[in-house]
Amino acid sequence: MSKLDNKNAQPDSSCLIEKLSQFIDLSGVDKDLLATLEKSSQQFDRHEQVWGVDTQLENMYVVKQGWLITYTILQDGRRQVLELHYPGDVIGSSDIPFRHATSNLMAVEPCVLCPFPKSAIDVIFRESPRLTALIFTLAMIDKSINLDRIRILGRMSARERLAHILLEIHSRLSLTGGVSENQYRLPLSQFDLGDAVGLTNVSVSNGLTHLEEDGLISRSKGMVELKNIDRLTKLSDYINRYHEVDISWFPDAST
Amino acid sequence: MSKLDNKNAQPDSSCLIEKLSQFIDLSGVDKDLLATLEKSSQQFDRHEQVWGVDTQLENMYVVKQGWLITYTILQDGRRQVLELHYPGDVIGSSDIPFRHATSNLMAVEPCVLCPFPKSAIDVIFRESPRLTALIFTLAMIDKSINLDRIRILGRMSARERLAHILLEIHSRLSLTGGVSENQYRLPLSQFDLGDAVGLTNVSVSNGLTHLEEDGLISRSKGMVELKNIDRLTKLSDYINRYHEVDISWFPDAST
DNA sequence: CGGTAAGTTGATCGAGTTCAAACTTTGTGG
DNA sequence: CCACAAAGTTTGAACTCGATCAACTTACCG
Repeated sequence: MSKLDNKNAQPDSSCLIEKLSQFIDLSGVDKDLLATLEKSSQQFDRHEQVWGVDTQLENMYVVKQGWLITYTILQDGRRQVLELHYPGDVIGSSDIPFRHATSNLMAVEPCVLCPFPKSAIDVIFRESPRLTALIFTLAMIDKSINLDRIRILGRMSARERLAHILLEIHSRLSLTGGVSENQYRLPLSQFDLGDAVGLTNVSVSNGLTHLEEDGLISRSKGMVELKNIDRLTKLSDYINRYHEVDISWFPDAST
Repeated sequence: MSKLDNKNAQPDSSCLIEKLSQFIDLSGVDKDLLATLEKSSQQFDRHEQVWGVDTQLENMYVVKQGWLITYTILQDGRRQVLELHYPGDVIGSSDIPFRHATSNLMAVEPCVLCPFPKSAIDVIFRESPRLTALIFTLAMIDKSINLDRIRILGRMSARERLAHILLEIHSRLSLTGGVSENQYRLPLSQFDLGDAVGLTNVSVSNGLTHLEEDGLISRSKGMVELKNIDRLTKLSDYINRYHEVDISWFPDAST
């Protein structure tokens, strides 16, 4: 699908190791295992598709740089954005059980991704219980965010949905240092944002303006600042899933 | 939370083994492993809560009998149903990474559940790559259904949502023999159904009546019949995720 | 500087909600 | 086995939030 194999870069000191080490200590064995799995990184242009529905997936990706979205298109051409992906994410584990991709993956800005073969998951399951637990946990955190999305789509007003997704992005970016002073760069258009929370771009514009007038947020030059996290949190009934993660049960590192 | 420990039943020939064997061949070792994990079954009354948000989860459950739902309540008391659970389901894997449950689990009719300790997952990860792959796959299938739900909530009309969820239930029940002649028992009220697809009970009533008038479904005595699956599928752009599952990559059974 | 993509603002419209009442089904105890 | 209560479903009328359509403004990039 992607014709960018020529854009390969340096055989960089494993993306996967770097990212997964953020969460747990990796043993030498685990690091060696990961190192053998990773290919060299690839670049993708803004709006370039990484894979599409019905692509036979060969690779999963670690995001080294840039934001991406997974989305689906309805018969009438309307779009629903399903998930947002940020630097540090592992993309593709939810499609592992399926013959084909279940959604489209697109870069919303220039990105650098580190591919590793889908078949790696089998190796990890066999060789490292600890990495298995980590991969599983990351997938389940994503799943809990999916469920939160269902909750806001099913029952919340436009303003509440917007407040919620701004907080969700804030929480995720905080993990990898993408936030300072409650301010972060938001490379999504209002179309993107609307497609993520089931609104039109017009409602997004109105809603954000409204939130800004109420002093809950402020915007300038592609940056967003959450000026009153407490009120935003109450307004949208937001829960930071990352704060509740428990990895104490992980199998010990195999030295 | 549940005070039903007195309702324990026979130390039945493992629920877990029975259910997981539906999907793959289990080795003797794997069966022994599962057998040690399982506790005796428990009964739950209609509308009884199995766990609530902020319950410290000790157990996961295999559903032996009856339907359940996971749901959340908003500040204003409105409810969003997140997932439906049927006989044969494994419930609770998505809450493994969290200190507390992320949603409420309730029986919509009298149920029989087979609990096994949450800590079992750690044992499985360490002892059996093949069972690990299975648990992971089941969770990812659920996740893909979550994403489909996001898609219909974000962008679809009332009729389309109803058609979609009726097909989703049909697909799932077909796996475990709950469907004959495209007809199945639907123990959910119109409130439940509405809370699952982001509609009021009134819209559900109108929508179902409309689908029936158009000859797409028919209803009687708690049963639903899908009279025209092709048109329902086209109407709601439905994809049967179970048909796309690929388990060829699973690690070999450890004999 | 000109052209295109993105964001804002206002007017109108409609699908689904809300509220309310009637009707049907189910289950239970006399 | 019937009577009655409780739960669930249907139907109608009025309303509302966000969609749609369209004009306009701003930002960005070659």
